[in-house]
Amino acid sequence: MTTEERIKKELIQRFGDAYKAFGLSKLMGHIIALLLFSPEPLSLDEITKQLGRSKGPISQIVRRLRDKHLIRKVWMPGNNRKDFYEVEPEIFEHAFRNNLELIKNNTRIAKQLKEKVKTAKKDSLHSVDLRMEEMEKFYLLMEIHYNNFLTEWSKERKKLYK
Amino acid sequence: MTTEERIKKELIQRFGDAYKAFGLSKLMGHIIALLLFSPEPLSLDEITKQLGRSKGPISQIVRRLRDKHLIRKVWMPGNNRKDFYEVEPEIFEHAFRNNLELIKNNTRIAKQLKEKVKTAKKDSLHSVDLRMEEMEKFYLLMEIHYNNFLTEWSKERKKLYK
DNA sequence: TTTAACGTTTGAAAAATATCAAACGCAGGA
DNA sequence: TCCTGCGTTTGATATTTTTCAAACGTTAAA
Repeated sequence: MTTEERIKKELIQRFGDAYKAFGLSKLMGHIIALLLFSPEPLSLDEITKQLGRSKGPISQIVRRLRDKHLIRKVWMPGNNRKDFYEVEPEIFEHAFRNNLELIKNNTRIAKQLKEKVKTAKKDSLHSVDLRMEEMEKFYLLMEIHYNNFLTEWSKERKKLYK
Repeated sequence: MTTEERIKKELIQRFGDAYKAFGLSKLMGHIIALLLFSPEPLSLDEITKQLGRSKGPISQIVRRLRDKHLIRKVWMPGNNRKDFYEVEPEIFEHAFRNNLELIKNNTRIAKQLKEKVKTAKKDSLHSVDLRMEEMEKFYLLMEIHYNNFLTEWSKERKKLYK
């Protein structure tokens, strides 16, 4: 096996595990890794071939990756039949934003439950009230820092690519 | 159904979904929600009863929650047979730290793959080299902001509870 | 010391998820 | 226009994960 192949294999393996650890499909990680590795966009059946899977799941996962803005379709001259894909230039930022949505949902849960608890005005709900209060503050502060990170990263990235 | 019961039910439901969205077991979210709701620590079979599950999975998930430092065992006077559990006082922070570990793993992947790519010294690996470079910078900066958040939160929390 | 209640472990069953092969519809090229 | 190759959809199959019930070991109470 060549050095390139070993590196590609390890990238695929580790992205698969990482995606799974984040609660996403392992195959998602494999496709992302493959596209990160490849200097050129890949067609769907190139992906199926390299990952040794059948077309069905690849087609479905590719759609989901596109919905998440992690990859995008590329028009390739001289090939109007096949779809080619590459990773989004800002793939890491988009992945992060997907995660931010989960955080915002946590804030929402705390906020809504807190309201319901306050409306109920029951002593027995006092402890859960305090906890929802803390939870809301926690995730609101987290959102602020997540946004700090995003603005700083966009500065950093501009420096990198010019 | 009383107001308390409705709120408890909704909390359980929404924590279940949230935990699943983060790639964790739904049952984990249910147990956390139940303990967040309850003003008093709960015994294992109180949990099994309230969630309508059998002892096996509850026992296993409770262990995993303890490993993750999200809940802890409480000694209850007058009851030396049963184990009682409550949420960790800093449960949200601990949950966040668990997530931080995943982020650190991403940094590690980028760093290690970058090294291997550099050692190989192949032109064909140039594009993946750039991408691993960017990935590493991205997650390193993220770690910094995550830590900023943690220090700010600990200040904020002190203000809250004194 | 014996008993009974508790938490854990385990093997089987059920449910959920991932995967495949084949059928299908659509559009580009003949 | 008619093929042919492509991506998608679909129903069946395989794999993984979750759940349960029962057996087990341990320990507090009698």
